[in-house]
Amino acid sequence: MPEESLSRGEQTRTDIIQAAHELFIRQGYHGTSMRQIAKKAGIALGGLYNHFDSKEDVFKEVFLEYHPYREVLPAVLAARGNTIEELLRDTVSRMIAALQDRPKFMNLMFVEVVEFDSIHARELFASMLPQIVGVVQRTLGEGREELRPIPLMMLIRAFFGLVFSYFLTEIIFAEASPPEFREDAIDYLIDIFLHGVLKEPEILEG
Amino acid sequence: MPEESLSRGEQTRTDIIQAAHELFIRQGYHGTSMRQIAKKAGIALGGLYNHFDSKEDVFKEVFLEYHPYREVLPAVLAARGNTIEELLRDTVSRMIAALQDRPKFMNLMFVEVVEFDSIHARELFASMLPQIVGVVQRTLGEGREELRPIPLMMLIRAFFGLVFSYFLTEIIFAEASPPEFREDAIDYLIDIFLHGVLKEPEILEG
DNA sequence: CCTACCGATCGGTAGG
DNA sequence: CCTACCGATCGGTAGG
Repeated sequence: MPEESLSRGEQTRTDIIQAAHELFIRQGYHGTSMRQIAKKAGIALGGLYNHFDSKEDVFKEVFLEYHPYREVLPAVLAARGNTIEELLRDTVSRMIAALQDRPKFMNLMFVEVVEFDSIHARELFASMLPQIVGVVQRTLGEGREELRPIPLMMLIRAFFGLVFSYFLTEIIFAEASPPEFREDAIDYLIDIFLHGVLKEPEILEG
Repeated sequence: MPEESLSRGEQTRTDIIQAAHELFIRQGYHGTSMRQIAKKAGIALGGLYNHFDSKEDVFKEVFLEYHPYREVLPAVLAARGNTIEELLRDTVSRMIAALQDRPKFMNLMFVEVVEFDSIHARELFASMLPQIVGVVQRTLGEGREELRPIPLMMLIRAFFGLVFSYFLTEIIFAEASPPEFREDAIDYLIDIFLHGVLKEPEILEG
């Protein structure tokens, strides 16, 4: 949404959430002070409390505003392919590309898991699950027969795991590995995943 | 090592690290105070500084003492199997079982990634990589031919990803999913992984 | 290893 | 939305 369409109050609120997000993913929740957030948002400390009740309230809003669903859903909906394999490959590529622009997106979840014991993450996921299942079912369509007999929930979980593990191992392997081991990393991980869920991944055998 | 073999100073140091670990994985680094650590370790605040130079120094020692390698290495070395498939299955089972006792082991890594920008994690991993590669090569042995042609680093990365993603999705899926979707979760994830890396996973096809 | 203390900073609020 | 302030707590240290 364009900034011009926001009232002054809405614009300030947006600025606060954006500032808080940048600080939370780099310093954690307790490592970020309300004064830092206020300064980055361009207002005085007291002004924060015209928009939010407490620091925790700020975090909740940041968490809802910046969780990766925003990038993930459009990527899944835009994906195309004549076979399940092509479709899954295109979906993962789009998701990775969309999330690549925001490389620290997992940090927000990490902060939530540690400092809030995952309560927001679990609640959010539970509320989104029906929609996720629906999208996955529609996306797979009849092509489901090309897949090995794996429960839908396990497919979803393995798919999440694929994306998670790519970004997580990217963080750790980044410096230690020679470049040639990293460039095609996502292609290899996708290959392994597809080979793992497809009945006959012909293209991969070549 | 038995507690009796520790001098009083060594015992206190161990108590401090253990206390700090429990607090860091639940509250993060900045969310934990030196006073909390001292209280939990049973000494006064000032006493901490006879053993550690600073709070960051405490964290570094905790990180080195409690990273998952301690559980992972014995699990890999103890694994047995007549085929690569049996071997991989046994390895993963042992690793998961060993780490299950310490369900928040990933939190320490999350804290490090967010609040220290992964510097310790990357350094640790880089220093362990040669040993990891050696263990993996010895473990796979000649059975390497049973695997699809995937670079060794990618096998390691996918294997890490399997374990990471299991624990990470367990956190989020836990509440939202009916029990029947979770009980065999690790078996399904291992199946997908094995099917993804093996040339002919005969047992799985049945 | 403890007591007592340092300056700095914390989340939050009153009042305008 | 800001200024000025609250009590509480922070990491760390001096001195014993």
